[in-house]
Amino acid sequence: MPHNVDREISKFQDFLQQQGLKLTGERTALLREIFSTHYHFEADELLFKMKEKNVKISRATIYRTLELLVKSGLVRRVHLGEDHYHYEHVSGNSHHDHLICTICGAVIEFHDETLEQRQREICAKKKFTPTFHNLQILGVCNSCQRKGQQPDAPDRVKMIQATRLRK
Amino acid sequence: MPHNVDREISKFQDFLQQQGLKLTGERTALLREIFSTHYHFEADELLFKMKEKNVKISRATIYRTLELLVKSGLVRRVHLGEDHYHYEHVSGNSHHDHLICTICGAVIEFHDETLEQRQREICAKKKFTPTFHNLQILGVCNSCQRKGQQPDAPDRVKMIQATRLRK
DNA sequence: AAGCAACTGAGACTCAGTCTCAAGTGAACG
DNA sequence: CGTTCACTTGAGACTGAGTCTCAGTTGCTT
Repeated sequence: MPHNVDREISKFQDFLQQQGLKLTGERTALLREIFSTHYHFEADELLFKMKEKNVKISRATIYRTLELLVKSGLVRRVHLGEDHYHYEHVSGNSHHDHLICTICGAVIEFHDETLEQRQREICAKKKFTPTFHNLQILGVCNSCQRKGQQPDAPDRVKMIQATRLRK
Repeated sequence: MPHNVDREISKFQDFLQQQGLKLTGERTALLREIFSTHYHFEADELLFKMKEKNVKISRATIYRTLELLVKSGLVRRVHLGEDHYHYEHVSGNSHHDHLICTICGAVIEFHDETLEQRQREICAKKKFTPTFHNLQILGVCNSCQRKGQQPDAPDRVKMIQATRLRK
């Protein structure tokens, strides 16, 4: 059953109004798409999916809307060790960090309050006011360890590439 | 007094020989440059500095050598929240993480064993074998808090741009 | 309904990073 | 001591994510 995005849409609208901006059809369509899945995504992936669904929206608009969504706090940029941005939506207060398998590319999310607390302590000691953090732990996941790892991850890589498109 | 890079050069040579590769003049020159400073750097910055010193080395060679250095373990890639790679050299076993000021761009390094230990525990619980991690905490540094922050960081940004060059 | 600022798409542009290829270099070996 | 041959290099073409521009469109506000 799909997540109900109305709450997010109305939050986004509030944010936009506050800035004198408008909630357009393109923006709501994107928001629906983003909140309909619960995994990390890339800008290009969104472009592909929207095209697949015959929702007309340009690359420029996607980037522009993502920027607004990040500013509004509904979406955040995460670094997954690759050379371009990934995004994830913020549902409630579900902050988490990532274990990233360098063999198969799997991304495992986790949240650990002890870690969070310790980070706050470190910041306090340095008189630094944290707003956000980003932790990636790279390594080898359980199933790849058992498989006896291959140097690369053709399956996973191919799968990811199949979801990309630039006309 | 400059850091003595001979140890690093000989380590790199060992690594190269092991792979059937050669230690060339360009590679040692780069290594000297990298280990002569103790701060994060970008590929383009290196290109600029080498040009400044009239050491002839091409962009392609810089990228190729950086790749080798990362593989050899003498240099590591770090993510500082920007859209391109940053590097830092590994001196001894000085692993550290970063506090990054979103106002002035300052990067504060820290190391915390409690944090490291907790990460190992989390990985163990998830049966994940970590090889490396990367933690950035974004926020506002002490001096920016006192200054009453400006939205951007013209000084710092200009300074960084001044060290870049692409002919 | 008019006015006007926000918005959009197409495509040019930027720029970090990669690739290609012809020419250079150096260790090993006869 | 010269040949060989794989490794290197530089110049510049190329790639691809992300940005910018600009003319045309949309949609609040009055």
